[in-house]
Amino acid sequence: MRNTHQRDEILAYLQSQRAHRSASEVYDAVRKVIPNISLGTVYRNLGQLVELGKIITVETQDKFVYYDGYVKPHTHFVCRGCKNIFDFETESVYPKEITGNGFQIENERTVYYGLCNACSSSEK
Amino acid sequence: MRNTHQRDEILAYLQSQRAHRSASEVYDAVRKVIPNISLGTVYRNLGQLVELGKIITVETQDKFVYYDGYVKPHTHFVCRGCKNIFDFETESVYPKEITGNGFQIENERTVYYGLCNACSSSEK
DNA sequence: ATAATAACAGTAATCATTACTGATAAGGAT
DNA sequence: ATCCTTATCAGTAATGATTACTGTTATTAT
Repeated sequence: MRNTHQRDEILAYLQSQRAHRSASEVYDAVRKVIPNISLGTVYRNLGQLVELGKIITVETQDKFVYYDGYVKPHTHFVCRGCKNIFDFETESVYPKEITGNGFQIENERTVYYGLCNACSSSEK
Repeated sequence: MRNTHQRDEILAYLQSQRAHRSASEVYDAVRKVIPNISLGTVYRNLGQLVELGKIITVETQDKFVYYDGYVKPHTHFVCRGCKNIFDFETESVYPKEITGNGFQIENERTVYYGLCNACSSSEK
């Protein structure tokens, strides 16, 4: 795999912040640095970066896939008020109902849905 | 909300088995009972059934949304070998890192990825 | 420096999902 | 039981995120 400016910028952008961005948002951000980058290039490189384990995907109940430059295992909380995605470091133990059955867990995705701190108070 | 034959059949199909079906699979199955049902009707009713809490959605890393007639809280395991989705009854405790912060969890989705029992042994 | 080709920009295609429209049927009112 | 009202329907078109294609460009091994 060759090193390219495009992939570097995409990764740098996702790592520059604790952000969960859609492909389209990545595209808009990276275009400020590489104005003629193509959306297809963004998708291709996001896929490669996922393969490399440099970024992870976050699937939620809306129609976008989000990309996250923070790869340490963590869970997500999606607020139905402000729609923000929050990170939480929670300790995860693979359930023995699963692992005890010969199932090999390689990966876990947990998303909580609800109201965040701020939206929770303002809804009262 | 009116009772319709279409919605009844869609719900009955999803409840008739411990299945996780895409909208298209539901469409194919229900067409055997209501041959001229429309795919739009399937989508509309799946959405309504989710609203009613009669079914739940399962979001995975592939491009489909799956619908599940089994609504008791449970987690899913997606096998990268056979692609099947397995149900597991695992006890879930909302992390206090989240709830202790004023965040209100209303819902949880956990999906494990890996190799199921059978695929795990056959890959050796 | 040059050659081989991975990766690119630009564009077209795919396809799951959603929206639209005139027809139909559920169910309350008469 | 029949008549309205209108939610829901079947059928079809549109949407939009993602993927595929194509000729060009730039990385990197030689």
